[in-house]
Amino acid sequence: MGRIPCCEKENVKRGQWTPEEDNKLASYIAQHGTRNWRLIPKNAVLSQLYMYFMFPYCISPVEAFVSSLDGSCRILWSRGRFEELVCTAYFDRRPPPVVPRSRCQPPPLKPLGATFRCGKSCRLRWTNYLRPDLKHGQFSDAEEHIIVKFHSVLGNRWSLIAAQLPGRTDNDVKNYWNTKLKKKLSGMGIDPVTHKPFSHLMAEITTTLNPPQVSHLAEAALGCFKDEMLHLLTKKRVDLNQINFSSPNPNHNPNNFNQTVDNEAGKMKLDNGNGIMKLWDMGNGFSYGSSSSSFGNDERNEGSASPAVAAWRGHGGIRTSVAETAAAGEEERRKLKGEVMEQEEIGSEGGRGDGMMMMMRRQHDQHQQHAFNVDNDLWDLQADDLINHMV
DNA sequence: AACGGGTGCAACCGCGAATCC
DNA sequence: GGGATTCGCGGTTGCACCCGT
Repeated sequence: MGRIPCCEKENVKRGQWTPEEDNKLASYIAQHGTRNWRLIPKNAVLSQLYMYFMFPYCISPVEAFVSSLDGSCRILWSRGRFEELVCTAYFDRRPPPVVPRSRCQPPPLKPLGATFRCGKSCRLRWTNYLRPDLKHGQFSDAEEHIIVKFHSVLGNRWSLIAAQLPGRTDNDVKNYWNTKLKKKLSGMGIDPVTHKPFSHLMAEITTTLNPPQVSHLAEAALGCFKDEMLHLLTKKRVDLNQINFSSPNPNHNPNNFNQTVDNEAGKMKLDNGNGIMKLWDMGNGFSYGSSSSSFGNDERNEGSASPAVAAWRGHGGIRTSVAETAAAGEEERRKLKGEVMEQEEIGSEGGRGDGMMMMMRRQHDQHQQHAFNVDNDLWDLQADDLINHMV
């Protein structure tokens, strides 16, 4: 049995939200909180049907407006036509009793089709746009780096990543990743899926497979990045062969490499309370360093923007096929998930309760509690009732 | 000026998990 | 306990805007 929709499809208003709708939704939530999204569109008076309920004798919105001598109504005009009558007089109390159908006049204007926003739409609008604690505008470099770092560990778990960025929503992060960061990494020669350099993957593939197999593997492992892979395979094969594998540059030893990265100017450091996570070159794009942090180990972070480093590591013995790499990544994520859960269980008892995840989660919970503590007295009008006694 | 392709972002959809009754 | 309902998440779509031709 399929799940019933949250609202009737044909009566739901879609598309861009108007400033007026935003105002109504925001003011309603400020007053009543977000306890029940399904009730919000009705109670936020997002439908002109309420006019017929509150002013059943009026045959036009203008008449209803005139009748509301207390100023409880106002009429909204848009593009020269009546859009909606907003009534506020009965907002916080029960509506007036329903008058007998025989005494009601038919509506003077045809309803403008869909007039309700569905509760889900309200929730999305609120969480992704209207929430007062949201940060709008460009992502900073620091935010960008956090996204990349956490994506390398968490994958497409946008809500978890967004939790590291106060004021950003999962939708923001997802959009930013899909439109900017993915291309940026790809342009830098880094596979956005595995967070490894294409050159590294190329080295693995060329070492382990015959040429006829390369195309298939690239397609399976890299999906839309197949073209880039094939491009690299044809362009870089000679370069790889020219590398002197027998005496790798000491600076490219994984440990030395970390040291080098760490000492360079302009590097960003993040302290997660469990050691330093040193990451990206602020000036020339990303570089990846291995780390002893809870989110990093040598396997995951062995990627480097330098083909030489990748090739040298490849020479040390290709331990992983692409499939194994993916499996390792999944294992990594499982470990991290377990770690996060562990931190949550530790709670206030100490341990690593100062982790970023922990703090963010706690703040989130506090916010939620506050939002749901508002004492509401909602009146839930049924649209069907309104229509029935009107027609 | 008109057109078309690319881009960015808001909004929607469908599913699974959580909660309610 | 189980069905009904709500919520949250990730993937996808639609559309406005920009820019080059």
